Amino acid sequence: MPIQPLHTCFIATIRRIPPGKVMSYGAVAKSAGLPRHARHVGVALKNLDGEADVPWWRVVNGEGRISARGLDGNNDLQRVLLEAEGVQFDETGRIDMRCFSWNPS
DNA sequence: TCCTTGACGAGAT
DNA sequence: CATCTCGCCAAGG
Repeated sequence: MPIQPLHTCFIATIRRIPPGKVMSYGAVAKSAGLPRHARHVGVALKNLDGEADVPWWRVVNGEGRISARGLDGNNDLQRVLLEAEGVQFDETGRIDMRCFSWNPS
């Protein structure tokens, strides 16, 4: 049984994000006890090796925008999924983090 | 072991 | 608001 790459520990935190809320990559990392690992949260989602029930679409960057993946156009899907949960985007495609960001308590 | 790559973030200009 | 610079750090080549 190979040891899990360290970044897989972020998945558990992402699973706790409630519907209608979002978290920034940095916030997820900090909440997982690994501050300054924002970039690795992205790596975790990129791989998502068969992990199920992971609400990856509830993770956006610190500006409240959807981060581009270089290829794949799933970024549109992400917006659709969020809007379906009630998350609102302004005319510039940004989320109002003051209202929709979630902080574990 | 060194070098490059990133679904990032904060600050300065 | 648009760019740019720098800091950060695990993974993979």
